[in-house]
Amino acid sequence: MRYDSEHKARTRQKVLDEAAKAIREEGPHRLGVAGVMARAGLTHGGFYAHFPSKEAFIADAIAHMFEGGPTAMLEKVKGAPPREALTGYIDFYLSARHRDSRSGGCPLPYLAVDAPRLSEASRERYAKGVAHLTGIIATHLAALGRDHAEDEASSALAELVGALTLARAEPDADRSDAILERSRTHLKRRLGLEAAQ
Amino acid sequence: MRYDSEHKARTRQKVLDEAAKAIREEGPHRLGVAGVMARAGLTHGGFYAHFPSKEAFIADAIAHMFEGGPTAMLEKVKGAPPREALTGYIDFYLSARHRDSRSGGCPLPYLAVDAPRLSEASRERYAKGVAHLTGIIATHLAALGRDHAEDEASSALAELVGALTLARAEPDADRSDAILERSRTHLKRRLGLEAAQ
DNA sequence: TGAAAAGTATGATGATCATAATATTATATG
DNA sequence: CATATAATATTATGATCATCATACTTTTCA
Repeated sequence: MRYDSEHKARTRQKVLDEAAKAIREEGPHRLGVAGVMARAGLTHGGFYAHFPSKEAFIADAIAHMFEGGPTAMLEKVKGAPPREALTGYIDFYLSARHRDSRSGGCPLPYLAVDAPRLSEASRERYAKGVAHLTGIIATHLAALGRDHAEDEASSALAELVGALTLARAEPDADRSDAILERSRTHLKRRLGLEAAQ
Repeated sequence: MRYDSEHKARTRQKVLDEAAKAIREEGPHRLGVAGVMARAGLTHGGFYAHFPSKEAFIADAIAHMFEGGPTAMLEKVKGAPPREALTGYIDFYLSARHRDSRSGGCPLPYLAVDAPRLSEASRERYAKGVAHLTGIIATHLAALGRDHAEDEASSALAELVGALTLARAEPDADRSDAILERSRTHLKRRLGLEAAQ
């Protein structure tokens, strides 16, 4: 081999990193091959040496978005006291920082609306992400002794995704903060994470 | 005037109707001028006699999406018993029918993720739609004697939008149904619309 | 009935984009 | 140091799209 043997693999990772960011910023369809390659410091010519088609590329980039990210963060504290783990996760998920980090953060809200229009592989990857996160939340809820932990986790995830998405859509900063704050409060209350009001 | 005086206005409405449907199906950016005109039974040539630019057109089409729709439905029953009105609304919003009607239904979930990338006018229209729907839900909750009705309404809307969006993203029909069912149950319970389990 | 004007269609232009063929650069090995 | 070759760049092609100029229809009124 010329170049060192990992050169191409590293380039591929860099391209996928940039694609993941670009998808968060522009959505999976507005993404252009040349644009992503330029962001990775390359020209568009070499693209097809890495990916067979744009569609396959988008599927790879979406899979890439699910590696790492906030779900991993919640998973890491699997052994921690469930009340603290869940409270911390809700506070992070519905924070101004998460809302404003338009190039990082949980992939679920970014891809939610476009998911039905993605390739089969990407839809499956998305569904797996939903199921995985629901399961982790349910595990923590069950550890807290909640009944119907799986049901409650599904409902809670819906509110997390919905509130973050609505907060991102709201142009007025105060009202956007209010959307986050209200769901933070209500989620913690209804999951029994803090004393009732 | 040649043609009758409402001819152009009717054509405009028809084009906007089709655009609203197309936005629900394809998203506000994948929409093509020629495609929408063809759906309305026209060719692309006359487009600029109706709209100054594609961007202005999209803003008009989005405003059009907010006229009528499920919010109007909830508004209509403003005088009805609040428990029945809210229960009916939740059951409709999180129904398989609403999930599957990819060319009708509440505009909030369709536009949610793209909202930050829309024109200022469209973002404002979107925010107005969120505030309006939150207000109506809050009014019903207040009529039920709930404290913090506005906060609770915001939290509930987040779950409505999130659950519908996640249900649409889920390729497996059973799991999609489950997402809807779980949020229907939990929403009604936490809003005090039915006896606790 | 005929001409003027409103509404719509045809066709053109330039931009952007995915894809692909070919050329060039960089570097590990002999 | 020379060369083979992996990795990337240049350039080309055809498709799609927004925009616009111009031509054609349709309908109302003189």
